[in-house]
This record gives sequence, C-alpha cells and structure tokens, in this order.
Amino acid sequence: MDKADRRGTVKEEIRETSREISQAVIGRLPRYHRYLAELKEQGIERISSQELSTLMKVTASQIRQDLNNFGGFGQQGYGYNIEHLYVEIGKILGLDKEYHMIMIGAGNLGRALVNYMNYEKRGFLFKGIFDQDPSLYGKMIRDIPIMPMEEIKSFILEHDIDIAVLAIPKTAAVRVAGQLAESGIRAIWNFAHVDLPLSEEIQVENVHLSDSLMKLSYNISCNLGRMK
Amino acid sequence: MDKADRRGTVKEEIRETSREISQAVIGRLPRYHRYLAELKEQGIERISSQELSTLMKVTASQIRQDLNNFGGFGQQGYGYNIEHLYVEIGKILGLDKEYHMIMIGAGNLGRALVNYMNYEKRGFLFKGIFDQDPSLYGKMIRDIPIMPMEEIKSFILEHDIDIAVLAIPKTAAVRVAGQLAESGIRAIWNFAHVDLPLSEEIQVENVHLSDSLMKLSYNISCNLGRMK
DNA sequence: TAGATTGTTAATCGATTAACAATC
DNA sequence: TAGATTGTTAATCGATTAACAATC
Repeated sequence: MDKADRRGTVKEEIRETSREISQAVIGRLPRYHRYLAELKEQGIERISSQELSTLMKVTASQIRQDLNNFGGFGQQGYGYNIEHLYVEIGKILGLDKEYHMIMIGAGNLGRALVNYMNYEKRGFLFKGIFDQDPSLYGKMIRDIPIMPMEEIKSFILEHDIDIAVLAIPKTAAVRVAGQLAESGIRAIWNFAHVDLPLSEEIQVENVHLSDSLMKLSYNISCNLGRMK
Repeated sequence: MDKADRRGTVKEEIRETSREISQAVIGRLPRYHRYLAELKEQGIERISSQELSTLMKVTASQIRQDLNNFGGFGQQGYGYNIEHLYVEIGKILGLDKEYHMIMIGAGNLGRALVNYMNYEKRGFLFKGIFDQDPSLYGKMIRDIPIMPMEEIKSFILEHDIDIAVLAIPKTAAVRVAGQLAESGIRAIWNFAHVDLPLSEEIQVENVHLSDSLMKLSYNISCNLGRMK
C-alpha cells in the first residue's frame, strides 16, 4: 500500500481528520490503564462508568466520551469488563508492541532511566547508550554498551531504533536532535530543557522537569494565604 | 495576620476566586520564562508579543492574555522589556524564594534527581534523603545525609521542609504520603506511578514517566499510516 | 420483562483567538 | 504627532458535562 492509497480520497481524509483524537483524551488514557490494572489485580471483573468515575474523581460522562472515541467497549446494563478494557486501552496506547530505544547521555539521569526502564517497562528496550566521554566507551549499563556519539546514526539504522531518549544539556540536545532527524528516527523522549526544532513527522514528548517544579513552586507560593 | 484576616470579607473572597488563574496558564509560564532567559542571554532588550509569538509558535493573543492575568508588563508601542518580564515571571512562579526539600528514596532516580538539582537548580535545596535500606544510613550524596524513613516527620519539622520528592515504588509512596500529610508538608513532587490521596491543601505535582512514555508510544503507533 | 448502564446527542462551560480602542 | 503595540472586550472554538434514547 503506497502513500496515495493510505491517504484515500480527499473526502475520506477530511472525515478521518475530523475524527482525530485530541491530545487531552490521549493524555488521560494512561491513567485509565493504570486504574484498570489496579482493579484487575484486585480480581474485580466489571465496573460501570459511574463506579470508575467515583474512584478516579472524574465524571462518568468523560469516561464514556473518552472510551467511545475508540469504539464501544462497554455493554448497556452491565458496564465495562475490566480485563477486556485494560487490554484494549493497552493496544490503543501501542503497548502490545516492542520499541527499540537508545539513550543519549550517560549522566545521572540517563543512567537512572536506563536502569529504571530495564526493571519496570517490558516492551521498551534499550539497545544502546551514547555519550561524549571517551572513558565510558565500551562500558556497560545493564548489558547495554556505551558508545561514541558519532555512531548514533549508523546504530539507529542497523538496529531499527524507534525512540531516542535525550538526557543531555540543551545545546547538545538541539544539535543531536538534528542528527536524529537525519537518521530517520520516529520519536524522541526529550528530557532536555529546550524545545526541539523538528518536523512534525517526528513525535516529541517533552519531560521538562524544571517546568514541573516551577508549577509546584507557583502553587505553593500563591496558596500561601488563600483558602479553598 | 490570622486566617480570618487573610480571608477577607465574603465579597472579596468571591472576587478573588473568580480571578483565580487557570492551570493552563500556569503551565505555560515556565516556557515563557525559558524563552525570556534565552533572549536575555542574547542581549536583546525588548520584544513584542508578535515577535515572541513567532518564536514560540503560539498566538500573540495568547501571550498578551496570559501575561495580563498578572498585570500589565508591557507598554503600548514598545512591547515588553525582556529583563523586566523575565524577573516578574520568575517572581510569579515563586523562583525568588528558597525551598527546602527532602528526597524520599535513594534509588537510581532519587540519586539522579539530587545530583541534578544540586548542579542546576539554585533555590531548590535538598536538606535530607530518606531510604529504607539501613546500609545507606549515614552515607552522603553531595553532602546530603541519607537517613531512615522513621525520621522523616521530625526532620520536616526541625528543618522547615517545604517540598518532599517521592522517588519510591507506589505502595510505599501512598504510605509515606500519609505520613507527610501528618507532618504538615506543603508540597509533594511525585514520581511514583500512583495518585496520592491527599487533601487539597497539599500541592501535588505528578511526574508520571510511564504515562509520558505511553503518550509517545500512542503517537508513534497511530501515526504509522497517517499523513499530516 | 424490568432495571441498569451504555453510546450519543445536545447544552454548557472554559479557553483560545480575533478585533480594536486606548495609549505610549 | 503618527505608528506601533498593548490591554481588554467580543467572537469563536473545543472540551466537558448533562441528558436521554437505545439496548443489553
């Protein structure tokens, strides 16, 4: 199937575009997934949108609207089967696939993330780590080799890498992002404090820890004298 | 000034409430702050909302609306003074104050964050680290002592701690959050994959890395065959 | 079948964008 | 002063909530 086929007619494309799921909805899916995992572990079989809404402190309407973006997972008079919904949301999120990743930057944060992901996250597999410090080349973190930055591009192509994780300072991050784009990477998980100037074909998910901490400090400061 | 005074009359309270800034706006402030820092470093003195909007890829309207939630920082016919705006947004975000923090959990992530914050973030000061592993007690990470979990409460009270950072597994996180609430902490920066059941007086900022990665994997998956 | 609960349409709410009078 | 650009009001857009007919 070539690009023209996948595109379909103009009419179809418009319909498809109008159906595109908002990032607000996508942003809530992992949380649903997390609660369903919890319920599943507790051995509970079914749940209504009303019960789930109480648990998650959102409206039942929102839950039903969100889920119905992807199809009717529930059954009138019954509610939702937890196991089934859990699996389906997992599929929607793409958790039924494997992703090959590389870590760029073997500093504190980079090493922590590699360790953490190898413990916790099946499906997201680190294949290589890159750093600019020659004294690290050839060393391993959890069986993953540390290599020179110069080899990123060829490594991506050879090992079919889907996601690059950026845990380096911002100046370096912008430079490396350019190289990543050239090598045809599909997605970047960006921990650098900078917006990467990339074309829209490359998915970027930012984790700006500074920004997060600033939000917290705002909320502390402004709530000092305020009553709810 | 006691609580009743700070509250003011009912009328004032209503007015104040209606003026409350939405989290959508707050969430954008750190990004403004980041861009202004950049412009300042480049030695640029003034910028119009139009120029800034081009740079940041948002509308000029949004910039003006956002800023005017906090007062008129600009000047007609001139635009905004970068240095001044930078400082003002910093104040709004509470970056002109110092915060005392503790890290809970001395695993990979906890250690990485302590290291990172001591390099990068003036104003956010770690005073103590807590872990459940007795073999770590008394050890130091960048001059900050690791102590037993049992001492959290007394430490918070003695050292006037504002923010606790949770970098521990979710079950432990829920338990510790309860203890933190009792000790009167004001804010929690939560890296555990769980929603903490806390009263609204305690500010919680979640950094759910798993959720972030799932959003990325969704966007990879759903964009496979789609054209923009 | 009757009761429960969904899927979906309609109403509301809030956030974003546009427009323009005020003013530097 | 004239031109530029803000601060702010009004219009639009999108997201959330409510309501209810469909249906298990």
